[in-house]
Parts: sequence; structure tokens; C-alpha cells
Amino acid sequence: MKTTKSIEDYLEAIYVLSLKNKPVRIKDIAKFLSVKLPSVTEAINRLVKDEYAVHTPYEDVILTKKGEYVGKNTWEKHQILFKFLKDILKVPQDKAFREACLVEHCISDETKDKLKKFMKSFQNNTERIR
Amino acid sequence: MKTTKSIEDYLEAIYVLSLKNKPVRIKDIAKFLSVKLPSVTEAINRLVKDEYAVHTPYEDVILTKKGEYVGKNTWEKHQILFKFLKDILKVPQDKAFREACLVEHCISDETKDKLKKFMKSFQNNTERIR
DNA sequence: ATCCTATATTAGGTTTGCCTAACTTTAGAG
DNA sequence: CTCTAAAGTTAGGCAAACCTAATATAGGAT
Repeated sequence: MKTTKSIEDYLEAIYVLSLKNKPVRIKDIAKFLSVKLPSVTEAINRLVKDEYAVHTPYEDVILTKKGEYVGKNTWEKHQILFKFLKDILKVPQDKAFREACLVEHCISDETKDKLKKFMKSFQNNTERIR
Repeated sequence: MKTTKSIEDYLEAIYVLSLKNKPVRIKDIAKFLSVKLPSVTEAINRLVKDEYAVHTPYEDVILTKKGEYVGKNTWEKHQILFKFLKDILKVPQDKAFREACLVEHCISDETKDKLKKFMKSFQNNTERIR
């Protein structure tokens, strides 16, 4: 099933927020993504329709297995890209973060895995050289 | 001036097509980007309005300096990303190409330059090792 | 128990960028 | 020179995803 950038952003936000072990509310998501409350309500309806999340009005938002998978995966892509940009290319931290937020929606799982492995071996090599 | 993904796609297409030293027509752009003719006409109007291109109805499309700069820059980002994905990460060629098409709109000039330098030094190093 | 405030939802509007269908222009074949 | 086919434009529509303004709900303070 294809996911849009927007859907991935919401799933990632909910996933990251849920790592804090506090119920995830609409307002938390709005704050996290810098969008207004009605945009979140609308987006959550889409997520529920496609079975990425469970939500009853005025209650917490909860990811399904499927939603959690996508949210976690997107967040992992973000983290790997951020590390690559910051630690290897030496892009300033804030710019690296912002670009990771965009690129995370563009790369496949295969590229994610290969980038991860590349960084591991690259860092091992530079350690050996030192 | 901020450019959207769509505008960058059109400028890049026109730039690449113009490298062939043949006048660039609406239909060429449509074919290149896999969109329909009216979408191109409409996009060109946007480009002309913002002075990225010059166009009189039923004639060739010509980039301004400003438009050429963006088109060329986007194409360079594409090529560097493609190379990185294909030659360093070993992502299959067609997948590497498709992802480069998406990521090219997400990275800054700084990241482009740093990725280029990184690849140069990386390839020098692996050559030395061999 | 009531009421107020923070949170959430609904309704309706905007922008971007694509589409199809219908119409116009241009250039080249005859 | 005409006329037709390819190329381009115009008109109108659609979907995604955001917004503001207005309305509804729920839970805590009194």
C-alpha cells in the first residue's frame, strides 16, 4: 500500500510521541508537526480509514501494527539520514535535521539498509585508520 | 526565491532537453516528465510569470539565466545522488535513478557540494587501497 | 451539580498541480 | 493554395492537504 509524505509524517509523529509512554493527543501531533488542529483531525480520519491508526472522537490516538511499522520505519530512515548528513558530510545539525525530514520520504527500505551498512563499515574503517 | 518540486522538475527537464541542441517543445517536456500537454502549458505559464523561462504561444520554450541556473543545479544534484546510490551504496540502477529524482528536490546546495567532495575523496581512497 | 476552559470536530474555503474534452493554430503534403 | 494532422491552448474538474471560523465535548474547579 502506497503512503504519501503526509501520511508518513503523521505516522512518524505519532510513533515518536508514543515512545514517551504518554497517551498521544491530537494537540500533541499538531504541535509536533506545526500544523493546526483541524488538519490533524482530518489526517487521523485518513489514517483510521486505511487502518494505520485507531481513534474514537475526543480520545487518544493509537497506532495499529501496520501504522506502527510505517511510523517506526520512517523514523529510522530519518535517523540514519540525519547521522549521515551530520557526521559524515558535516552538514550543520539543524540543516541536516530539516533535510532528513524531507529525504526520509524519498528513499526505499533497500536504500535505508544499504546506507546503514555503509555507515557502519565506513566508521569502522576511519576508526582503524586513526 | 523558493521553488517547488514541480517547478524544479520542469526546469530540469527543459535544461536536459536543451543540452541536445534542439529547440525544446511543449510535447518534448510532456514526454520527458510523463505528463499531459495541458499540464505543461500550465506549468510553463508559471515559469514565465516567475521569469524562469520565455515562451510565446505555439513556439519553443527557452530558459532564462535564472531558469537555467535552477535547472542545471537540479540536474547536478540528480547526477551526484544517482552516482552515490548506484556506485557507493550499490542500489540497482533503475531504483537509484528513481530515488535520485525524488531526493534531488530535498537537498541544499551545501549538501550537494559536500556529497560531491565526499565521493571524490572516497573513491580516491578505495583506489589507493586496491 | 454547574460551568468554564482546553481540546477536538465540523463546515467551508484555498492552493497546487494534475487530468479530460473541446477548440485553435501551424506547418507541411498534395 | 488548401486542408488536414500534429501540436498547443483553454475551460472546467478533481484530489490532497492545508487553513480559519464556528461549534461541540469533557473534565476539573468552584
